Amino acid sequence: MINITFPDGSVRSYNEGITPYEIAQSISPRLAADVLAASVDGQVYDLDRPVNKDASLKLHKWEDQEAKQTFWHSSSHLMAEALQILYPGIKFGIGPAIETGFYYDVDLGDRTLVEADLKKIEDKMIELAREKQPFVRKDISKAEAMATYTEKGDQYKCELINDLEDGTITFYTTGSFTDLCRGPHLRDTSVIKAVKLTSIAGAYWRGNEKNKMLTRIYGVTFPKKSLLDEYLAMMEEAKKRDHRKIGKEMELFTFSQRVGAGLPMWLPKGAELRGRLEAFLKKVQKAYGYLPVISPHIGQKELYVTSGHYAKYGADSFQPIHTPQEGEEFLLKPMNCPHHCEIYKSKPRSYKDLPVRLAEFGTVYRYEQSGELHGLTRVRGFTQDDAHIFCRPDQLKEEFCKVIDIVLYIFKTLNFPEFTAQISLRDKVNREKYIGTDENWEKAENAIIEASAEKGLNTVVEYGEAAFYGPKLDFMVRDAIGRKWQLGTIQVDYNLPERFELEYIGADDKKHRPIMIHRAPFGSMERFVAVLIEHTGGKFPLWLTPDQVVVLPVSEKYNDYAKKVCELLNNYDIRASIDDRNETIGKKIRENELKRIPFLLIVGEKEAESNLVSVRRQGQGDQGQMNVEDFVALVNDEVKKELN
RNA sequence: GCCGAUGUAGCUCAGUUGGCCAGAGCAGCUGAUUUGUAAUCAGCUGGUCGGGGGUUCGAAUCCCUCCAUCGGCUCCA
Repeated sequence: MINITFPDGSVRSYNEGITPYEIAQSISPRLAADVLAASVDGQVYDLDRPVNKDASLKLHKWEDQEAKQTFWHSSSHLMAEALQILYPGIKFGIGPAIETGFYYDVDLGDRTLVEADLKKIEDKMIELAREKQPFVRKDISKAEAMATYTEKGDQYKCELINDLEDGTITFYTTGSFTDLCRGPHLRDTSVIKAVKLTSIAGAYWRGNEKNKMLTRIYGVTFPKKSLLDEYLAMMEEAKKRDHRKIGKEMELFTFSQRVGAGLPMWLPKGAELRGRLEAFLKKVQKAYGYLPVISPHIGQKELYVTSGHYAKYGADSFQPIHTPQEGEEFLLKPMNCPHHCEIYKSKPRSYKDLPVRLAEFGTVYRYEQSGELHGLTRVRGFTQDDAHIFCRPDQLKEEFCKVIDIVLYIFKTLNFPEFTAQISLRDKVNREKYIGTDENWEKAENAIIEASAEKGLNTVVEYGEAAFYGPKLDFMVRDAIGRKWQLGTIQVDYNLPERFELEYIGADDKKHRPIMIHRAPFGSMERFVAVLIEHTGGKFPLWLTPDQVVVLPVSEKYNDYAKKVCELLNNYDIRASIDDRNETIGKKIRENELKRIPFLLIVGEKEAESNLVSVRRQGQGDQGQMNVEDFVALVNDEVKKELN
């Protein structure tokens, strides 16, 4: 007998070799019907895989991420089986579950797959799922596994097997399809009730652009048709919040083919909004002792040779600008740090002067591959809310913590409750791509880890994600459809101070080297605004939104009064305009609601007579009448509360 | 850059297998209407069908090429 411990702490005894499914049945048939996977001592198991020793057990239903992952992984096998039937001779790469759904990378040989083919594959999957094919696990020797795929001529699987250790290899078979796979899987295919193949894309084998590009088919499946419908509806809703769409509707920014891809232009309303964000941050930074600087948009090539950026990125950047004068070469600045280093060097610095915090909204230009450009989130010209802090080693942690405070304050004020703090460290093995000494790297990495812990940040550590010159702490936020974007970033740098030979005179009257912190709480104005748009759906906080109030005269007879109200509001620095078009009040209300304007003031005979306005709040309907002064106070209070 | 898709008026979209002067709604303009909390009515203007090249008696429609956009991949100082 073995003892199985359940999540609530209770223990039951079973015969050795019992399966999680049988255990579920012993509890209730209903549970057995709903359960999709199980965790045995923390490891996710097939429901039919025997348990041979005392263990803790958690049964996973659809609600658990473990169940979804198992479900989607099994779905990718089901799709592979369908593909193998529809396209004989097809070769398989890898087919994992992803955050939402799954994909499979396949080599179709000379065939190409188009979106229209997806329906056919979906139908086949449903047909196969209904056959209730069991997923059968089998341990297999490395030699045998290799032989199987060599015979099939599947070089991708051979490559994968080559990297695996003998004795740990398993195959899973569903119907006519057998796959090299660690598992776990569903008991059988019958629970897969709804299938949607979402897209076809190219993907390099093993993620290396030198390798062959395989065809990746993305899909998602559900145990109920209604869940698929909900998912599709949710995706539709998310698309409505796309910042590219809202940015166009609200006239915040635009692109022009003639100007060039990835080069956004801020329209008046967008420029004003961005200006308010900048003013907001400038005020915060002033309180934290930052000093504003301004540097040019180009710099001599030599500047970037010194910084090391030229060696690292020169070939993949916008190429040097050549002047009529022989031999002069300038680069569009891809970052502000080298300029700021030179500003630091412009005079001798004492230990008493540190930390020096130089801040600039610096516009930089980076050559991004054309296929990578994406709205305002990935562009070729953008403005960083950049600053560089030069400090003594003993000040590093405190400075780092203060920067975290700024980032958290901004996120709080702008209502970004869901972000992840990611600590990006060096790759554990390939270290030749990083510049600087091991010792400095370790110091910097530890400083970040300690400061994050001290600030109580909930962090994830990613190896290999560090910049080439130093580790970083990034604040990641998701867009409307769940893609992750890096916004704020804080980076410790021991390297540039070395390269630029930055110094300060210490209390000991000797020269010392400062440490540099790069930081940008927004990341870039472009990306920040993009993500802000998607989070708010364009309904920005009142202090930030382009138009706060619109005055709607009921008919042209009241235009004069509306104008008076509007001017009064403008005098109080409230952004108000009039919609005095010759349209019905109903139409004007509808259109201004759709323009996401927070307050609509309706004025007609009643209001004009007694100096009142009828207030209508965006999305909340008529709020009744009040006098204009009270309305001003209402707006100002709300703005104050938002910025507290 | 790579794989796949898309590109018709300012915006959202129709345009059957190549064939009458390329259509609609919204926006814009003109006029009527003077409106009380999510769409008043009528008329008009507006398009080298992304650019270039080709096939054809004839191209928005077929082919080539370039550009841009979308979804991924790789990349992201």
